[in-house]
Amino acid sequence: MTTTNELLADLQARGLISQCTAEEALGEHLSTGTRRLYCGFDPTADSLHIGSLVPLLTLRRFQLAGHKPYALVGGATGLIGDPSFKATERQLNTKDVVNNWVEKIKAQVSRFVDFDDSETGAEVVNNYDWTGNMNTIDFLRDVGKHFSVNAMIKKESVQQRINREGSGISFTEFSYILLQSFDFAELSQRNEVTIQLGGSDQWGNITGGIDLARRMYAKQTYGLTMPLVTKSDGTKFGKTETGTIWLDPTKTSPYAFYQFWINTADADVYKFLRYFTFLPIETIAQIEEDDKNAQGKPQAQGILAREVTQLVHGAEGLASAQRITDALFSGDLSDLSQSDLEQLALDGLPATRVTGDSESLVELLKQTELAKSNKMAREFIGNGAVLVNGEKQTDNAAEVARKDALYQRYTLLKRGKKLFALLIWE
RNA sequence: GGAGGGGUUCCCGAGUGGCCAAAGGGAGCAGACUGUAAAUCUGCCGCGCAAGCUUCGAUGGUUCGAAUCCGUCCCCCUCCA
Repeated sequence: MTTTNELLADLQARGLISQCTAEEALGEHLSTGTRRLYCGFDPTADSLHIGSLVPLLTLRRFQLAGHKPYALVGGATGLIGDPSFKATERQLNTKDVVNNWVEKIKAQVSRFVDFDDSETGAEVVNNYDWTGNMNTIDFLRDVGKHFSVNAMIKKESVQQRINREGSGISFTEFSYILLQSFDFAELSQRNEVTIQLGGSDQWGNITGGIDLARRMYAKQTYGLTMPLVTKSDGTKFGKTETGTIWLDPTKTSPYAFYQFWINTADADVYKFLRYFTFLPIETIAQIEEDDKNAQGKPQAQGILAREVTQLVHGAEGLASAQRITDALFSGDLSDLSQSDLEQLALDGLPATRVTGDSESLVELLKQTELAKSNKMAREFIGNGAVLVNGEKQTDNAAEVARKDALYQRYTLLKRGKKLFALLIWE
């Protein structure tokens, strides 16, 4: 792929382009004016997770390059459910639930783009606004007529649902592409949006919209997809033992978020720097070069964690994540003041309240979910995997007492290399 | 509708009356090594301190004793029509 457009060239260098329509024409289009583009986010939970980070940041890249981003929150499409590459039909959520999620996701999305009054100021739109009250007959006549079921059935994104026995596809989900296509057509007509971004699984939905915009309104539009983020070891990106990494700080603390990035494999970290940070591509290449030449611990994970945590949780979130990380991984617990400890709990270190004067270590490991059964707890203790206030504890019958707590109030439990829990004596 | 093959612990996959809480592999977890890596080696890997208890699609039987045998039911796959 060759392009003279600077933005496209950068995206390409970062590996952020999976597919795109009429690349030369798109480059020309972007080089000759402030363009409007959109990317949709369906409310499938009360928060986005890091899977949405690539599109979100790409919107911002376009904005920084002088274009106007529209973040679309799928108040309507979220009620239907995108079947693209999904193995099974999803459970429908109630309108109340989805509405509630729409509001939360609107707020989240808003943090990634700037909303000034300039030409490139971002906007958030909700597709429920133009589809919610549309009547069925109009929809079928005006939109449906432009779609060929023969073509829809052939789409790779629904193939496994069409073919596979035991998991069909409902008419509802099958119709999803019409709604998303209609979004693009409407945005092209109402707001002069000309480009749609999405993950590579959205290609079918995006090209559907391009066709519809042309047929309904004779609008020329473009589409661009980003690759799905994959990891070198083949496991799914964005999940840990503890679960999904959310963008909402009350669901995944900035500390846990920061730790997620710190733990990125060497084999993935430079790619992730290109995907998830705004560091210039040359800077990233330099980091990689430096790491290669220096032996020992690479700097890339730290840079990645700082950059992304800053982007998602701001300076304060980053500071709290680093505060906990420093306290837990580098130093000596005696460096921690009482207010530091208090802060750790507020900052998102898993904390458990305990009453009484003492409790067995086995029981506490279970309560803090550091061990999932007594048996496991004993095994961890026996293996020397458990530290109480920094001291290795190998006695299965050990008790943890309030009087030994830091400041008579806090006990820090560590299991394995990187799992911690704070006990707060009440 | 007819013929056959299956459903085993997170996954794959052995096991066809007691030696089976169930081989082997993978995943996961812990220890050593290290960089809060990778690779490697070691250990753990249903619950219980233990006696023991609960697992092999569901259910009801046979038996001193079943994941293994029999009945019924549910689900999946292949071939034929």
